Amino acid sequence: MELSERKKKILRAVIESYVQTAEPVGSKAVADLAQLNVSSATIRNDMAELVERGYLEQPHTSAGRIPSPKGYRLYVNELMEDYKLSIQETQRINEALDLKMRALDRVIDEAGQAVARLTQYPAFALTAPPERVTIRRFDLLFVDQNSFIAVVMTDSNTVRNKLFRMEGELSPSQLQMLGTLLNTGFTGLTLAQLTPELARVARHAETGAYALIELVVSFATEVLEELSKLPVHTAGIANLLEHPEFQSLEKAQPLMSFLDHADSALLPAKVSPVDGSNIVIGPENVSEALKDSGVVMASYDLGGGMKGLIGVVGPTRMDYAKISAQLAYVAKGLSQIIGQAALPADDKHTKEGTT
Amino acid sequence: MELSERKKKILRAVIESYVQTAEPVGSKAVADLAQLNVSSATIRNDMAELVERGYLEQPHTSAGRIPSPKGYRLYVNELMEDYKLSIQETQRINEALDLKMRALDRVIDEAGQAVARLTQYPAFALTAPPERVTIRRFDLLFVDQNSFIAVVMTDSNTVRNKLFRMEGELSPSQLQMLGTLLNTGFTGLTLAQLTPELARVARHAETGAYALIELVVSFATEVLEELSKLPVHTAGIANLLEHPEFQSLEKAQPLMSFLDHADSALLPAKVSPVDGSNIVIGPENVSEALKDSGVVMASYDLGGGMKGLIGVVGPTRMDYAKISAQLAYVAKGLSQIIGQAALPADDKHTKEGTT
DNA sequence: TATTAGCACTCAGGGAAGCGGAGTGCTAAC
DNA sequence: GTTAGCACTCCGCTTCCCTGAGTGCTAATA
Repeated sequence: MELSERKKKILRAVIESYVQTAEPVGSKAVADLAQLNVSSATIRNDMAELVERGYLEQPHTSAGRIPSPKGYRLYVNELMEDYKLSIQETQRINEALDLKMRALDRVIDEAGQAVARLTQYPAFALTAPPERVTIRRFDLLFVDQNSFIAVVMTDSNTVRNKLFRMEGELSPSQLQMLGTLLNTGFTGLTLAQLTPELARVARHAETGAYALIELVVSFATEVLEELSKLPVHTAGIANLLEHPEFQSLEKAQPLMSFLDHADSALLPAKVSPVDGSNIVIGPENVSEALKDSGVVMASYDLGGGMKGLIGVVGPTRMDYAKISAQLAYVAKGLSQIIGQAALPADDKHTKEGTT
Repeated sequence: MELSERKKKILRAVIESYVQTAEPVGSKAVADLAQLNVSSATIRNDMAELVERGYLEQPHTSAGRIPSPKGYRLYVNELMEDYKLSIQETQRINEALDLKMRALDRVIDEAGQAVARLTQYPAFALTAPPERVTIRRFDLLFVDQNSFIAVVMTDSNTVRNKLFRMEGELSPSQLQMLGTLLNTGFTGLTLAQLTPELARVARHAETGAYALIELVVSFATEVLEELSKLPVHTAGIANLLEHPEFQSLEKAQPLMSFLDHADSALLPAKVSPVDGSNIVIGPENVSEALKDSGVVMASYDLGGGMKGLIGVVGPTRMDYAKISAQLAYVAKGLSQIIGQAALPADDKHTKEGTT
């Protein structure tokens, strides 16, 4: 059965007050807030029913009510009004996102930091796992007889390079040959295919060249491995301590450790990266450490159909409306920054270069 | 006046007990521990003098004594015995350091994480600020008519690349010309010189080429900026909460925030990166947030005469002997990993490539 | 002079008790 | 269906007391 309009208003008032104050909300307070023109007694009756149906909870007899995860869920799905970002907020976000066009890792890292500052919650950011990335091409740059740089480009447009130093000598023309070999033999292969192919080639190639091929292909393997590992950037972990629910160490500690080690890909595996802003409340989280937390995420575009995820973690008591709005805005900005190629003769970039 | 032998033994006993237990140490306990064959009353007298001379402190009348920063300093300088790493410890470190030859950033990041796990304290790691790095060379790789990759190599052997997409078209030969222009005009310049040079060139070059030059030089600027910014990697911040002195939130919070924002180069500017293992105790720290903390650091070799720093932060009560030993070992390992070039036909690397 | 034993004193920390207040549930009236 | 009134509950805070570890001091001893 649907909740009556009044009960919804009460639920909403409870949630919005609780989100602000972190204190259980009493019937009197709701009466004042919700503008319902009914007495606190009436509201008491309704609140009793909301408890019964699982939308609210009482920490103990005769404290006020606090929202249950189910209550938050209803609020998020139906009751919450879209939060309108203030001009200051959009400005602050824009400033924070006015990142130089750095390596992708850096951009994402800084975006996470910006979000942490903005929301006062710990933030995480990650790039989606590109399962089937392949090497698109190799470039070998001659440095001197004893060293060269290998540049590897994947079909997800990631470019990585590495300086190799050797004991033997190598001429530019030899290097060029090597490049041709690599580009004909080892492009278009996924991580899983790369090593077998290397073994296959080992049988035909001459020993000297093979050692070099192996070096560069190993590097390519590392690049693909790195991409499939999707490091989770976290920022602002200490922000957790600002919030009253984490005043008690026992509550804060597990979550902080969890965030500290979030690299282990736990986070992304468990939350479903659905398009747009995305809210996971308390027990909806699969990960044990997040059972009492809320997670708000937004996905952004990495180009080539790939998605990244940026979000914050906090207590279930969060201003979901505001945070989703902020995240959505950041994600949009990120998509643009990443998608936007460096255009020549673009004034903005000219300026950026000199800062 | 020098401390008597017995007083030193007492000081040492107090420190080593306090480091273990985090509880003030009483005269009786010292009598048991320090094997001095004198009664607790004698020790009480000596301890009273140690307090008077600033080596010990009393939290209040009639609690035991705890070491003061001055006491720790004496301990670190004279009393502490070299900690011998156990075989397990060296093994664990070796495993943790058995990093693939990744980008430098990654290596350092992972080393920091390893140290955090190992010591149970938050760790930081950074590369020393290379003040006078210049661009050594540019390479431009043709991708297609609308995009190319710029590879920039600095004289500190850092190599960075970036993919540029443009709206106008560009032929390989044009790209080659552009590369020559860049290599003749913009190599050997420091960050400070790069922008003026760009302005100078602007007057002579034709507009079309200039836009491209500017793009790539801006990128080079960013690379040098990035290098001069020396990001501080932190890991294991939540480890702080494991230690009793940070059970009270008020103590933990400022330090955690400090570590969270350590990127701001605060840490490295304030602590003097002297060679070898390095201990800074409590008020010796210049940064306010570290006034009650101990910092243990070790520097490692980045090659080319440059140094990096890796260390941990904790309460003043730390097992300095053990931690310096661990850090020194890690730093040594790091130097080797970084210094060691990828040698062809080296069995070890062959194996690594296939894992 | 250095060391020891003995003893009164101090103080942090923890538990018990008491209280005030916010908020409830229930009943009876509207 | 709504409201007013009232007794009741229970958390959180403060206060008080007690205990025990460890001290400082004094007087005796080597």
